[in-house]
Amino acid sequence: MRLATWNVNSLTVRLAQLTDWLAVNRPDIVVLQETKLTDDKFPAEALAAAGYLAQWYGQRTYNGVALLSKASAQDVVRNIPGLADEQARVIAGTVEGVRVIGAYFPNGQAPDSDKFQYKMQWLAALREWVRGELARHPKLVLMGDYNIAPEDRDVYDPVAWAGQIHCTPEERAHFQGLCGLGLVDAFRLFEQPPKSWSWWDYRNLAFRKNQGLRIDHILVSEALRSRVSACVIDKAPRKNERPSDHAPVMVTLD
DNA sequence: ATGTCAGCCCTAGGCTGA
Repeated sequence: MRLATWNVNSLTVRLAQLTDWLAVNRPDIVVLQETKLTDDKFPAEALAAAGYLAQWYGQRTYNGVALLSKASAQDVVRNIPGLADEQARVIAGTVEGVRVIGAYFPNGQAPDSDKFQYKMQWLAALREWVRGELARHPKLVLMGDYNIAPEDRDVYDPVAWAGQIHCTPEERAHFQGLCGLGLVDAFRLFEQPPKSWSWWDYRNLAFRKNQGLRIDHILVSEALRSRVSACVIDKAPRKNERPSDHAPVMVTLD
């Protein structure tokens, strides 16, 4: 079983790139972030033609998430239960016995901003909800755009980024807190090329210079850990003419 | 090194967010 996450930065703009990527990689389950679509505009027919069922939760202009799967998803949840949140950031479902949570974590803008406070509150609520989800569903995958670079080796210039958004000790502590629930970063189960990033700023020729961050992650539960046989970042779509700023990340479970 | 992109807004460039 292959599962992937991709921040597409507008599903309207990226739909053809997505269906091309699905045709080549044939993942069983995909979560998308930043669809930036209201629910009435979700391209369910085009994705069905590509062989995928979909669940979605969108809003206009910002945010928006989706869960694509070849097999149907059960017990679908939108956003974090009990958290009053205007922003569409989470979609979860159970597919072939695996609980899949797709999330678009808040960006946080800057450590001294209101948006950072929202990010902290959202992360705290996510952790408590995921704790319960793990108790109910031992086979669980939490994946998406975390907007957190967990370690300095996930940052192209850790000195320049020290204390900056995505790299603060508070954000990294939340990432470790999720791991502490019994989740593991699938990417780090394997030897990986140095300077592996999942996001490159559109500005400053960042992709050409490979100046990026690894902020898109797939965390798997202990019950799935022994089944993980690969985890890769696919840079190919970032080389498209009009790419998303993020690359997809994909994990293989035997 | 401040060299981008997407969506929004009473259509056209300036804004917000990333």
